[in-house]
Amino acid sequence: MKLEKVTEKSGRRYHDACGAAHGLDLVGERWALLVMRELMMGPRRFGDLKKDLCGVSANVLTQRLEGLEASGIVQRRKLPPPASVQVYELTEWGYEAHPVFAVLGRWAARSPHHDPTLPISAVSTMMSLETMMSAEKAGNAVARIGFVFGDESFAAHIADGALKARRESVEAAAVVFTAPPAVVAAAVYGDQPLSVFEADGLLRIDGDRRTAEWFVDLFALPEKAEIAVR
Amino acid sequence: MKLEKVTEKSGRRYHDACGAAHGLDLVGERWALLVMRELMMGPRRFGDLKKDLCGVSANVLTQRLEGLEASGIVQRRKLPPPASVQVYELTEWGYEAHPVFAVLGRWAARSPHHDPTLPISAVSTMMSLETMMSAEKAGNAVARIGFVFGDESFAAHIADGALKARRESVEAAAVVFTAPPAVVAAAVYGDQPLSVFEADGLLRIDGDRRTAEWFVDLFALPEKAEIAVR
DNA sequence: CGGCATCCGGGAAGATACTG
DNA sequence: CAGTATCTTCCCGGATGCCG
Repeated sequence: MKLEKVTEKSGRRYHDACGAAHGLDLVGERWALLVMRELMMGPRRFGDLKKDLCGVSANVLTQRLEGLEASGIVQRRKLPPPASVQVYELTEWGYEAHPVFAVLGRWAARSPHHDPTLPISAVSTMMSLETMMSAEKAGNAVARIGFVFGDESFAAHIADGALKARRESVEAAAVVFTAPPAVVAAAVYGDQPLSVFEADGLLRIDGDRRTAEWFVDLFALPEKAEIAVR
Repeated sequence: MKLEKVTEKSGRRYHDACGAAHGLDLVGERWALLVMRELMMGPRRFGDLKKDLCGVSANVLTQRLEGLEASGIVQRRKLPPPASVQVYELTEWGYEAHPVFAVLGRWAARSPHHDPTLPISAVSTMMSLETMMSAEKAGNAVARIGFVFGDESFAAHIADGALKARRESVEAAAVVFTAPPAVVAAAVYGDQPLSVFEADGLLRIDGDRRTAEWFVDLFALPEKAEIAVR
């Protein structure tokens, strides 16, 4: 009496051959893209996703993970003992959605209503660095920058005018930023000097300070779109 | 008692500084992106949008246009007399969302569940040509191809390995395809020769036939993503 | 007819409590 | 920790009707 609609995929679809419309059929439901975003830096557990996606309820998260799995975007995996925990991760094709976040994020950053002071997850922060770094300013520099957000760490690899972020140890990084994600975002996109954040005890910098100063200058938020006046 | 929420933008937002999340706040509601898609080739009237967006209801279309206008993505314009009709068009920033469709569409076209035989609008067809043309095959060719879909016509300009489509007259085109959008899509992405569609009376080709044959060979659908087997 | 408001039914999203 | 069950709220879709 309770599982009468197991077979039908979902009633509410666009019947449209357009690729973008099909994309919306796949990931257009609420929270779906943000779930994928949190998986873009590697596998995560249910509880991690629920914690990082501020505001999602458990039942909706369950539904989205089921839907994304049915679409071939997400797969469930059981880590081998002794961990033996279940994790969710993107399929190879799921990872290929990476440019969607870059393009959508870059466009939306020009919105007059975008508020960069809202909370931001660790993965979002790293992805925004990938998206917003100025290739021009980076030139042909090669560098590895580390980030410690509480108990998880990331590294940003700069090479060929591009930044690639990974969830990995900060060893071998020229400089390491230890701070909440929002502080890293503020340091990178704001115009206050790093010393302000350090003085407030929000940020710690280990390693080469010159590299740190150079790094944060690689980023700037785009100009806001003009508001149409009529 | 009935207009208590005029001021508040919308209750259901992600409170997230991530650019992609804000993008979803802007255009994540149902039909919003597809409305933008239909506007990407220039201004359109309410009725045109309703007709091209198969399945949208008038009240939802009204809501989306209002929301997109409030966000600075769409603007309303009154054509000068004697036309004196109201049209909706994208703002400059709205047009900048074009890459979102390209990236999302290209990704979704690899979906195992994508069905190219569904109905497709004229604008979608032209945008898919922009998205899917092989720059490699096009080389440094320069060409102008015309399309007539009922009472509206488009031209595809090929240059520098890119295709740009516009709503314009088919004059000065080397070859003109006259057919429903779905037939153009089938001719371009399918593997049947053009003569099959002509024999069925679905397609008419005017102008240089060699160019027509060359043109349809510039396109191919991407390989489907592998379905994870467990 | 084009544009928009209103009413209603179904279903998706959100919040909370509960279970193994 | 990883979900499930339940209840409420509200969005979406369809129909109808008003008005210029």
